[in-house]
Amino acid sequence: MAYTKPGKTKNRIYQFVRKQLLEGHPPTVREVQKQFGMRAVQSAKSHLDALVREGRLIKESGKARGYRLPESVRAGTLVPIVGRVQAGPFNAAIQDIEGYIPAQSQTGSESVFALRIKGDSMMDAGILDGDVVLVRPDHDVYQGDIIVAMVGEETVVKEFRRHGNKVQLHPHNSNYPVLSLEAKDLAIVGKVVEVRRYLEKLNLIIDNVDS
Amino acid sequence: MAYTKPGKTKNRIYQFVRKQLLEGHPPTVREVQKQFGMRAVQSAKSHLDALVREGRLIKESGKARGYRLPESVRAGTLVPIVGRVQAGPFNAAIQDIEGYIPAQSQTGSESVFALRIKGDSMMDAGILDGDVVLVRPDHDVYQGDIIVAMVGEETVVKEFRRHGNKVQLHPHNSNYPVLSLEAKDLAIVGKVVEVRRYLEKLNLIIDNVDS
DNA sequence: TAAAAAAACATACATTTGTCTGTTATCATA
DNA sequence: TATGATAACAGACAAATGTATGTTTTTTTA
Repeated sequence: MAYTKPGKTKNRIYQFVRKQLLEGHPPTVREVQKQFGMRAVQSAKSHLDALVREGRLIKESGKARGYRLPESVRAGTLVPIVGRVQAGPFNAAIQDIEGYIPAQSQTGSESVFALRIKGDSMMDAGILDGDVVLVRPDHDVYQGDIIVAMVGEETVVKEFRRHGNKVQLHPHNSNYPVLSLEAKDLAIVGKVVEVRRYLEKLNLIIDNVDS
Repeated sequence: MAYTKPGKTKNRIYQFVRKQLLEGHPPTVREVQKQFGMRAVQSAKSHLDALVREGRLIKESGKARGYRLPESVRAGTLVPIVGRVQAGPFNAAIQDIEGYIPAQSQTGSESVFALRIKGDSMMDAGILDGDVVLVRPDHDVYQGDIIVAMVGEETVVKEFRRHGNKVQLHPHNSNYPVLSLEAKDLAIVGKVVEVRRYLEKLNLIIDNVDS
């Protein structure tokens, strides 16, 4: 391979490795070598070593195809879509998993899940019947957040407001009433961080556990 | 490892391999072996071979960590968010990439992209200012589809209808007029297949091309 | 221009990993 | 209980892969 300016080939290698990793295909040193038409393994190796030193890549030493991306640039994880939420003593239990969808991996909370919306009570906020909302479980929510909560046996998605020592759950649809509750009468599941609407049939990723 | 009922260990192995692959960590035969406390490599190998025969896994023969998931159960790919679409002679050119978001890998069309919505002309369809829509490039669209089209220099997102030899672009907001155009006066970019709204700051995946 | 740094090359070796052949144990079913 | 299918084990070898050492060429910079 022809000589290039310092950093040039290294960056091109980074782009290549990153793309491969995001597609789930960790490359070998020799695959990188061939990709760039190098005649020595070490040519690729030393660039990769440099990328690891700079923190742009991570290496699982010794293992084949051991290059990884640092947390910050990872692609998404898969989160389950549930139809129903069971509020437990600590955190919401996941039940009735409909399938999995890809979502950004949130730093910290690994337990983001998705909930399919039933009804049109949040219509004016652009959340329609059949939409899917991504929920970050969290008991601390703020004025104006759209949250998921359990009221009795029912799962509700509403805007959260606190007035004195009452909690108000505001629908975004003038046909529905505002719920005003004592804090003890509801269990906050978490905050809605994303809304999705699938306009074409979704090919869900299913866990076929038939063991 | 203790003997198990036919199929049991095989399914558990499938679950394990699948999980590893979705996380971007293709396992080796020996990693599977250790995971299940087997004393022979072949124990793991033959289960993996069986899974490949059944089409539940794919093997890139000879290569290390060569197990893959079939297309149908893959996790998402990353698609670019663009602010603007440039209609070209063949397909839309991608420009001004804001970042990347994970999306289901669509069979066939690899070129799904995302577009950030400006304005509230589709408000009544639950598509708000700032929302992101995923677009599958396609010139063939049907009555009622929500589409992306170029009208002159402007990118519009509207409901598509055909009346005689006129194309009508319907906004979903009574404050906006219906556009009625000759087919030659617009270029159809594709169909909106998904709508997303991020209620928390999104950690975009950026391509840092500094070459 | 000279020295230092980076890039590329050549070769070799150790480890990891895939794959093969054959045997023994357990399970399913007639 | 007999029989075929599946599961698990044992040992070995070849290929893929990671890693090391040293040299040559080009680029950068003082």
